Amino acid sequence: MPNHSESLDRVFQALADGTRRDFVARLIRGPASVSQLAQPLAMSLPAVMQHLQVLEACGLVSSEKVGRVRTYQIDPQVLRTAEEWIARQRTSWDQRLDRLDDHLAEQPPEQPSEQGSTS
Amino acid sequence: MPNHSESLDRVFQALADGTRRDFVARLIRGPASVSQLAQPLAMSLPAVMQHLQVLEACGLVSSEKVGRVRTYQIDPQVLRTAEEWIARQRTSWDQRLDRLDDHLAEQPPEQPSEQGSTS
DNA sequence: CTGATAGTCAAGTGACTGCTTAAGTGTTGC
DNA sequence: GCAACACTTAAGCAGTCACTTGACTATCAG
Repeated sequence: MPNHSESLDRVFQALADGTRRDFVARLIRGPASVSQLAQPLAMSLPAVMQHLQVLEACGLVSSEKVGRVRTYQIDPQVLRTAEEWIARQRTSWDQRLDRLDDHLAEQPPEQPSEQGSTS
Repeated sequence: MPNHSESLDRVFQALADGTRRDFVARLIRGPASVSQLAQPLAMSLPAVMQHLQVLEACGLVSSEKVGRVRTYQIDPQVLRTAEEWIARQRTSWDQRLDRLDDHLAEQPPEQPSEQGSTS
């Protein structure tokens, strides 16, 4: 029922940014520190941190600080939640197409209704 | 290849709103007019239109105007694009886990870490 | 034509984003 | 201790977002 999920809001919002998607793609290959993630980017460190905080806030990644180094890693569960929402829509779509097929198979072929004017 | 895709930006951004996800879920079941989509919502008509424009701008839906009624319908292609991005990440994740398993199977059990002394 | 219906355009507003710079805080190496 | 390092906090700023109200344009029904 709750399509209006704040959690989904946050995940999709987090994924709606190329930099953050790059972080996800990078962290999928393995954990990395803040500065490792920042290194290839032409962006200030605070900016990087803010992106990482967005990713952590929605549960896409988690982090742990050891000494002065904070290491981030992926948490694929939330990613699956997002994927499942989309998959569910796609499934409904396919089912609807099937029903339409059935319907057309047992109905005589019919014009979609021409309303009103022949002008 | 291009993770930094503006198109993905727009799709995830579009899905990052519960109202718009509701529209997608509604339109998956079949086409609907602007006012049909607006009817259950406590929101002004212009607000609804703006949401629909976001959905149309990223290709998630298309619309056609007949007489004074504009009818929206889903276009599932872009939805699949978003799903595939996530699926690709999940696949990489699974592959990485497999590699880790293999590695552990042929290595003696060993503490991780202790990297980085050689730079 | 007249009025109701269905949608649209425009402008404004308050909140939120994505970034910046500047000035911290805690760790580690010597 | 002291400096370099890795990160953190705070403030500020331009741009975008999700709405609103009010006025406007087409249809369509009678």
